[in-house]
Amino acid sequence: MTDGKPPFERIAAAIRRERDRAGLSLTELAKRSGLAKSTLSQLESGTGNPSLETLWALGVALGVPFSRLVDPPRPAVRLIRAGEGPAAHSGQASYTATLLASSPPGARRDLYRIEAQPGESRRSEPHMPGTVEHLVIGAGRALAGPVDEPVELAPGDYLAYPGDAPHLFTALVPDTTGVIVMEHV
Amino acid sequence: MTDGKPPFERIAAAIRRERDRAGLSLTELAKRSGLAKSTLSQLESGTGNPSLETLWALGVALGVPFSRLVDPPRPAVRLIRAGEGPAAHSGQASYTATLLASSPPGARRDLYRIEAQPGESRRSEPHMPGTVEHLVIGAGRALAGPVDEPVELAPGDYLAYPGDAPHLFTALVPDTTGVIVMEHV
DNA sequence: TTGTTCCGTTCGATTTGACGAACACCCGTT
DNA sequence: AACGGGTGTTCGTCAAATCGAACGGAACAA
Repeated sequence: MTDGKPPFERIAAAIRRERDRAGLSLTELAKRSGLAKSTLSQLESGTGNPSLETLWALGVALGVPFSRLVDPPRPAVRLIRAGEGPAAHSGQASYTATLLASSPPGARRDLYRIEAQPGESRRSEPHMPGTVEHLVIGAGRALAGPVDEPVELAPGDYLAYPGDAPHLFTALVPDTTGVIVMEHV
Repeated sequence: MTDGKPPFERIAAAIRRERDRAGLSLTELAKRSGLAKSTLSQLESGTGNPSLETLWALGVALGVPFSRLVDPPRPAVRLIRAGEGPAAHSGQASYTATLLASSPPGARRDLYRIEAQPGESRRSEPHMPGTVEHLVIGAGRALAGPVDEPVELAPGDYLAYPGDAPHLFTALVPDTTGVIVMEHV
């Protein structure tokens, strides 16, 4: 949905980048991967529509997790001070979620900072199927997790639960904070 | 390196899973994706070596980020109390990193809880290329980031920086805690 | 110079993935 | 029963991805 058409150019660039990062020549990479030099040459020139088998062999030969060949490049250093950043105050309760990081194109994992006060609990309806949330409590105490199986958490506690099922977050003491990693996978 | 040979079976399963998650028939998916029914049938039966173009078209038609088709399945609810879990005490300084979550096979994003005391700083040599670390301070104060561009952080602060370049973490006050998301991408 | 050995590219032959029609099957209706 | 509409499968054809060899160029030694 966020995708247009196959990222041939990006893959081409990625292959070349990874190849000379590993200090390999076309000939050598061809030998290691079991592919033909010509195939690699064409791929690096953006001409070609590699098969899964070909791409996988490349990933193995280059020692990269494969998605590295198709996914977009990386960011740099970014700092968000406490209180800054896009804060999403929940309509319910005293609950603030600040979006710290999101994977831009296909959105794969978002990072939130949570600040909540005791009171009514925040219930979240299911997100994208396959979503998993990871929660780490920084301060205070909270009751969180799936609505039918919530867990009381203290500072330092870690809880992972499906994000594609109803779940809640309730602060039990004032100024309860935490970090949520939401992976849309 | 963590890879063996192309995950045809996994992709086959993923396609079928995503397809009836979306409530689509083979015929309908064929229409939307612009692919032939026969092609899809063969892919779902594990017979086939799809081209990048084909895989991409599938990802678009199914509305999934593409890596979802090649990557492994999902976990459930998991709880790690403070103090539990596989703790990796750093040889240097008073620094404890507890691994909370890791994506098993292709490893893509790891979640750590950090506990550190003031003293010598912990320097990390570069990890896998393309790695990015996200750091959120829970309590205390710390100096962290790339060695040539460290930042002083207070509770609630968030910092992202390349993990494939030398970086450090120094607690400035006792019992400094934080959460690190390490994405190997 | 000549010979050697790499590099990456180009080209023809062959393998093979994608297509589309025909197929067998199941189900609800007439 | 026979139908029409839906499912997913199988098979022959064609375009294209992969291969392997030959190519031109650069670097270096004898």
